[in-house]
Amino acid sequence: MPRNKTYDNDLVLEKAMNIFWINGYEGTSVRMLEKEMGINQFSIYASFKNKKNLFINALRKYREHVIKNRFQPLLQEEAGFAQLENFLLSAATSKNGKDEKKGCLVVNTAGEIGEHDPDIALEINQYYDFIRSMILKVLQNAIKKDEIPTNTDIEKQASFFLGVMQGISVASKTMNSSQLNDFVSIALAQIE
Amino acid sequence: MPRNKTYDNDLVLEKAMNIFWINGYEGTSVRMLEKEMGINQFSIYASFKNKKNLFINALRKYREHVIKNRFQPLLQEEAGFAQLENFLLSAATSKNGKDEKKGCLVVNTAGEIGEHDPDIALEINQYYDFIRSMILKVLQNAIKKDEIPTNTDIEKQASFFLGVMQGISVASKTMNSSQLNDFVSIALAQIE
DNA sequence: TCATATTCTAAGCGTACGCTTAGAATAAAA
DNA sequence: TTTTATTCTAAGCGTACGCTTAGAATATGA
Repeated sequence: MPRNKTYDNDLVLEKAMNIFWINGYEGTSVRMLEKEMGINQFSIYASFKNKKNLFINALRKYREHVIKNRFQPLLQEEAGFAQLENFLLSAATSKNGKDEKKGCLVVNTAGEIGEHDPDIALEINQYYDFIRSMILKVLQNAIKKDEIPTNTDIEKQASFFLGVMQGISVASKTMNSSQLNDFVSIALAQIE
Repeated sequence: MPRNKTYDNDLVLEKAMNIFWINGYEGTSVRMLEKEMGINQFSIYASFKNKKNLFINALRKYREHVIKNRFQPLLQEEAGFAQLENFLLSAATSKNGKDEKKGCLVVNTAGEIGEHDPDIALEINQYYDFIRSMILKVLQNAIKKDEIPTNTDIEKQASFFLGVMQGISVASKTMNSSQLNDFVSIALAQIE
């Protein structure tokens, strides 16, 4: 009986993610969203309830995005220190790429909204739980592969590398490529 | 001839800084500002021109604030690695203190506004230029004091520790004290 | 004491915000 | 073909935004 939508939910969500990424939550108006998503306000509210819920969905979409475009090699079953090294170094040098100038959507959101909204704070925490467990797995593999010492405290190292990644997200806005590279190189060298 | 102000510019600016620190730029309305600063909108605009200019002044006030409350030991003429160590470790453990839950105003601003406003972006860059030169001086002293190897590349190390500090500012919102401590401990251990 | 430059109060300007709604359009089921 | 559930368009709701202004209040210099 029903009439069909003329747009794809997942596709317009990705557009929403991008404009939130560029402008932040408060900095993105519903008028900007309807222009960027290519649908009008009625459809936005019909499909995503309200602006905040759309933003939370955009945060989840962002996780899919970075998994696909950044973390994939690190999520391979046998990913080890070589993959971590490659990931960090390329994150540092690709700062001139289109993605990195915007920083990280999650870090930006943590800065802008932080703990003020519990639903969004939860989303942020879940994101970092995911990253942390990804790093842990990689470090476990690295020990198996003899890339790092057997007695490495991988829990502590996971905190360290997570902190470094968060640092990169800020530094990508304030440092040049060579400084970023120095930062990452030293972070990587400490473990060997 | 003129009538005098009933408030102190510097004092109300500090109040403004605090509410911007808590709520961010967009998240702080002029109505909130007049309530917190204890003066009405006319006085705000008379003394600070407009909201953005007030915010820029608040950013500068923030620098004074952290110099006084955080960086002072690091700015002593003979400050070395011991001071850096102490600073980072206390930044990691005092996360339950009143200041650290809010993160760093400059990092929050970089996330929220970033490069969108050139005037604010300039202020952010000047802040980090200042921090970087402070770290550089400390590392120079550390070599003199034989706290770190003579052949240490202090420029690279400055980028590293600046990155770590930016990481802490984000991590202070997403990690617990023990994880933060692990992060900082490893960052410090790499240089020795 | 009085004139004057400045500050204060409080009201309100125009605009943009997030969100809703009435009614026309449309695609599937009967 | 008709019915019906849903989507679409476009207009506009109430509210909060950043900012301004007219006029009363007030502290100084003459």
